[in-house]
Amino acid sequence: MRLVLNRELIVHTAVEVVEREGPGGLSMRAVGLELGVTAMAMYRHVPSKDALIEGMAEYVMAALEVSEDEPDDWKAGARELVRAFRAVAHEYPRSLALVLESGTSIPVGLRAIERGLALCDRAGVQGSAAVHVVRSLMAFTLGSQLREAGFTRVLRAQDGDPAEKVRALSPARYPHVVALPDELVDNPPDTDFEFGVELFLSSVEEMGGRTG
Amino acid sequence: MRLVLNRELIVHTAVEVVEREGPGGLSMRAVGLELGVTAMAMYRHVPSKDALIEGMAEYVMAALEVSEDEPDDWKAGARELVRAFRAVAHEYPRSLALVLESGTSIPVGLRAIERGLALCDRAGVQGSAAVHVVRSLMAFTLGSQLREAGFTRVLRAQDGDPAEKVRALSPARYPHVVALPDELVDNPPDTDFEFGVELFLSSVEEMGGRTG
DNA sequence: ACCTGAACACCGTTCAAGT
DNA sequence: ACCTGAACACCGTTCAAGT
Repeated sequence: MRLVLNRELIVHTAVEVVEREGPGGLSMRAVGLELGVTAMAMYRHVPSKDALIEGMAEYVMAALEVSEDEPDDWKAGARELVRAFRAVAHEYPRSLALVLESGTSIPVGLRAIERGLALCDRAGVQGSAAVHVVRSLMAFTLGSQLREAGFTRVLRAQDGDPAEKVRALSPARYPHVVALPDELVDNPPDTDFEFGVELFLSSVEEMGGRTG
Repeated sequence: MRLVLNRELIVHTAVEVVEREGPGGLSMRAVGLELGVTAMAMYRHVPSKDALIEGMAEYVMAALEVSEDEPDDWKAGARELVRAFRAVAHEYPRSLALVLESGTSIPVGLRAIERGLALCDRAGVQGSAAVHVVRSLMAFTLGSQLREAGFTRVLRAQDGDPAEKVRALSPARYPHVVALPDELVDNPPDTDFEFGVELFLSSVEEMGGRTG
């Protein structure tokens, strides 16, 4: 049983380890152990841990399925595109968190960019405006992912009922907050995300002047 | 010259160290050295490194200046609010990066939430819709920050002129990408961000049905 | 050519010991 | 009460040595 080590295998194993053990469980030694090899053996194929994580980012983003079909309409196509990213995020949540945590940039593929620009075109938005739209939607999608992964915290008390805590706030200082305790505490990621996407797309629609 | 150690001082020093040395330069030993104290001495005031980073997140976000004035109109107020967040991000770029990189959640203050909801109210958006709007704008703002800090990478070749590389792509496969080489390579963070904000706000306007 | 062992310079954290 | 020194169990990475 001779094991042939290569970059692909190492990266794949690293993703497995992280999905099983979490971001903290990733070490060169741990990946080596999983492969039945010492940590040093991997330096022949991966120059550093940072490079390994970069490889993981590419591996994960390669799973993004960008449709090539003509969409029913540009809005349906746009929804499909952002949901494809969400699907990847839900398939590799801990690896994606690790990539963000390590400061490694997420490589967005050319096919996704091309698709986004094509959909903008269909919506009647061209040129630099289209680039801005695609980037803005990327920022929103990534930001939503951060929120879902718990990178932002609002009103998240660890002890006691959070809604009760909101109700206990000063209505004079925080009138609008106090009026919406359940809405603020309830935090359904999908609903939030879908809402934001629709908000976004309706703006694009107005911009391009086309309904379909 | 007797030094009185406390949590506030330790957190402040940690922020200083990170802004000077970068996220990688933060270690308990390094912060201790800066204070003329061993790393172990700090464990009396900060239970762990994670807790220290949490403290840094609070320290940084405490710098967010939320206006209490009546805004000229809700749009102007909204622009001011998101720009206040940007100002913080530009004041503590490396600390904010560290907070994101370490997976520590960013504590968004009550005053910012209250302000966001109040502005929604002014725009004619209430209830759970207002909560969704505030959260979406938070996601977008944070995502934009990630993009600016280099957490996402598109068409960012390290060698040669990137615009040339875009032009060298197959026009059959990437027609829209090839048509916009300069727009895609040019990456002005402020312009991108402002564009997205306006896109967002015009949607909110349509939703609430009020111009002012 | 490919992998290992030992070593180096770091970490966060614990805890008995000092003052 | 507050801080230190030594120690423990880890890291990433280098490099001479093995096969």
